[in-house]
Amino acid sequence: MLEDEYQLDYFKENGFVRKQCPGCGKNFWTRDHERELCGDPPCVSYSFIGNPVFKKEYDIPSMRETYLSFFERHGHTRVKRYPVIARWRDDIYLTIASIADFQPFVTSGLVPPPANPLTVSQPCIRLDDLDAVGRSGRHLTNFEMMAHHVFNSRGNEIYWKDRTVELCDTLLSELGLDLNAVTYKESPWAGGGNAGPSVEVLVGGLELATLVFMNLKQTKGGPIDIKGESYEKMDTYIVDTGYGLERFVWASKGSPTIYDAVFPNIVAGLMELAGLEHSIENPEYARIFSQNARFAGVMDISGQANLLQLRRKVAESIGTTVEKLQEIMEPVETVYAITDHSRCLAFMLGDGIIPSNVKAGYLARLVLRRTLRMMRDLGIKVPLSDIVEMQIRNLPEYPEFRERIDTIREILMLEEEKFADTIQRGSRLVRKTALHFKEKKQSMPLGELILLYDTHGIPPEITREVAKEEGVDVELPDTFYSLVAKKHCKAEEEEKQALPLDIPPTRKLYYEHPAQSEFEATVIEVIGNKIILDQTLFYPEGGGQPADHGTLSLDDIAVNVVDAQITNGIILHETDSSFGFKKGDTVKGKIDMERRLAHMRHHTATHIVNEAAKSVLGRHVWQTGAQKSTDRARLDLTHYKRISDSEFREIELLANRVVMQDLPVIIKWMDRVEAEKRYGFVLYQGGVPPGKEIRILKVGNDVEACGGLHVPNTGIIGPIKLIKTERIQDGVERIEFSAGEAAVKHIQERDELLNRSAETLRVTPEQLPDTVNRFFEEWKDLKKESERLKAELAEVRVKAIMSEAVGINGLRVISKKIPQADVDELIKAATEFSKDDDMVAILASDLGGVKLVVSAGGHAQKLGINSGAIVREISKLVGGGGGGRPGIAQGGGTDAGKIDEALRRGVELVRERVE
RNA sequence: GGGCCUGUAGAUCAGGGGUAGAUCGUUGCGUUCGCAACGCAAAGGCCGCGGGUUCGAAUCCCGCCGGGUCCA
Repeated sequence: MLEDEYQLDYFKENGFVRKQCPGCGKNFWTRDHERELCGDPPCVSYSFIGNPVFKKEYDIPSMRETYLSFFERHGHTRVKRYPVIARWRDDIYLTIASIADFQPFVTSGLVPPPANPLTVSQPCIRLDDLDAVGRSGRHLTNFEMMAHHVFNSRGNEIYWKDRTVELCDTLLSELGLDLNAVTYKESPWAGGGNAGPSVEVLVGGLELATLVFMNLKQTKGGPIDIKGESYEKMDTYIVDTGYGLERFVWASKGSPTIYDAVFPNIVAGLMELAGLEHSIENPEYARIFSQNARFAGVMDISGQANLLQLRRKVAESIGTTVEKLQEIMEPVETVYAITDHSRCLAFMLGDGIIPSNVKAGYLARLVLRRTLRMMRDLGIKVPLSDIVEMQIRNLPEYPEFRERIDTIREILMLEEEKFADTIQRGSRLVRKTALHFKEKKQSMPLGELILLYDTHGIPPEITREVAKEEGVDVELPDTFYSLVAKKHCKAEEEEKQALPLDIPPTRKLYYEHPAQSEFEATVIEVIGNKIILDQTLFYPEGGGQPADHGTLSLDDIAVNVVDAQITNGIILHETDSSFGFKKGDTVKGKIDMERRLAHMRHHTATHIVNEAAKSVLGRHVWQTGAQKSTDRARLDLTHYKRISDSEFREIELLANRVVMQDLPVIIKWMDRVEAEKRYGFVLYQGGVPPGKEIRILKVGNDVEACGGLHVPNTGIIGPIKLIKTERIQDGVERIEFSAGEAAVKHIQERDELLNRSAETLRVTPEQLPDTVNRFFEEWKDLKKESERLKAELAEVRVKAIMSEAVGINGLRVISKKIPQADVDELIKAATEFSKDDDMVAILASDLGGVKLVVSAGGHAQKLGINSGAIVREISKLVGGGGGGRPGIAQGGGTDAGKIDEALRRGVELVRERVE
């Protein structure tokens, strides 16, 4: 498998030998002919700790600069870093590698790279090994991948494997490394549908870089087999390198952990906040951590069980107990993790991720809450925003983060509050649940723990803690989080079926002649009632804009076009009739321009509202979706709190100002790379269009890549009326609005609503709020008044009717119809009666059919009188049902003519019971 | 995008087809020189909104609105 790929001339000419590692069986190249092992853990362990490999120490900025300028000197163009949130992609949320910047269009050859060859230091975020961060001594959630990339194509090769390895060697030797210490381990790489040979660059047991030579793509039935998947060669072949900036700094310092190497001052600051000694300056502690990192380097410590194993090994080697070691390690590891996570947050929030319960925002919240939890464990009382701010101040190379610091602080404060609320709410719930199991003398089962976490977000650690306070045991397995994950099976996404036909893309007349409403075209293909033309004015659904409607006609027969869809550049017109157009027919098309215009207005208005929202709410606002129709449009935006009424009005006003300025809407096709350079990723508000050329739309200050149809001037939009905001997810606000005629109609409907309401109350609309308020207050007062009167009336009635009671075996029984009394009145009276021990009251009313209430005093109940049973029985007579308790019960029915019969039957039942 | 939970007095929550409850807070009275504490009493509810089922819905069902939370 790819054997030949590693036979580089460079290796041969420079005295390398190829060896097979007896530890792992893998092949590697080295200058050191004595070397046996591949140099990669677990075959070897770290030897650079306490023994730096370069001739001097570097910090992050100096290492980064050294790297980038080295590659600049060697003919590479330095490229600005991309955001850590992968806005240009819809398959991943976070930028996980430098090559991610150039996927999918550059790597596929569709779009040329911004420079070739290029070098970049790309901040990346990976949350895969979250549990190992802090503990392993080397894992980071957030790191910079320094890289140089080359995009070769057949006939245009810049350089390939030999030069790549040579550059790596040269860089390392310039840093003062003894090249005999380097091994290049062969390690085929595959991921994301691509694959190729690759070498890992190992020094002192540490993988400093990976050099990937991406030249394969996954293809069904392809001739090359890697890890069970078949691949074929690509026309493009790409040098994809990754040099770990933090690892280089670590290797240059040889400190016990990567964290001490990368952000020593932050670690020190947090140690102080946690009230811990800065143990790393203590040689004894330093030795423990060095040992830990060395062992962790050769182990996978992702699970709790493995962690314990690590602890055992370390404890053994330094001659102490696991418990003692745990006591020393844990707080420091937590500090390391907080250090790492807070820098990760600085990048996430700095690049504009809004914490949320969905998508990238969820990942931000995940990291954020983890951090808060750990701060809580250590008793760090300062707000998280202070720590993140400390990180940002420590990153002067990222001035863009400082600009946003106020927003970032606010977001963090709000998030911290939210989490505190969740914890507080959670503790109460846990306490309650715990008490429940305490009563049963049981420990809290796992299912309950999962429920608390899954539905209420209460971390199991906190559940255990709180339950313990109540004296209830909790089973918390190591594999808790994976058990939760197992509960959530993922749904399979449906696959779009491709057109099997070999048809050229439809010519898009709607871009060429946006104002035109009629056209002629030739029928290319007919599939049922779907028609493909050589060219069309019909806009197919896309970018949140619905398809055009209209007609297609041949001679004087016309069919309606009810939908248009585009697949791979081919536009399908769906008609409402299967009228037989044939291949080759020349047809006339006519667009429903009223519908089209409404869409255009809403579409241009969407851009304007988006920009207005950004001005009012802040530059962190990002469009996450939009949908237009003829009478309204909606726009989803990232924002960390609800839009207030005044912000709502402000957005509306700004949007209408842009309309009134009657600005031209400028559309032009631009080279993608150039457009990205000029405008940045704000272009991609509504998604990422494919292709080398993208359509750029400018309205006022708003610039976006957009494939939709727009009005030529903003004035044509007419009024923009914001209708409402809705929080569709945490961190995502939806604004609904109408534009043009639809807006006017909406305003009119509003007025109508007001006028009608005002008319009902005989007041002017201006007086409506006060009047409604008065009515509501009065209604409440009257309700109370009525309650009071009913109670009073009941008392009076009871006194009046009491004399009508019939004596039955020592009981006094009342049966009485009270015309038009409601259930409430009957109940009040019945209750009043049953205050006397020997009373049984059977009351009825003919309100809305029949209402029945029976009550029985204490003595009567003892004699076996059950109001519920009586009601159940007599309700049947009036065509209904009923029930209740022995003391009082109610029922009813529909047949008012049977009331007297029901009352008689009630008395009979009492008699039967007691005689 | 897919789940799950939730909305009852100013606050925290119970109830879960049959007269809306508790605790805290509020107000008044008592005790006190005054306060705290205590005792007694009262006020305070469209039981989120709209439909449906039912003699009867805070309670069951459907939809909407709001809040929470997990997963991708």
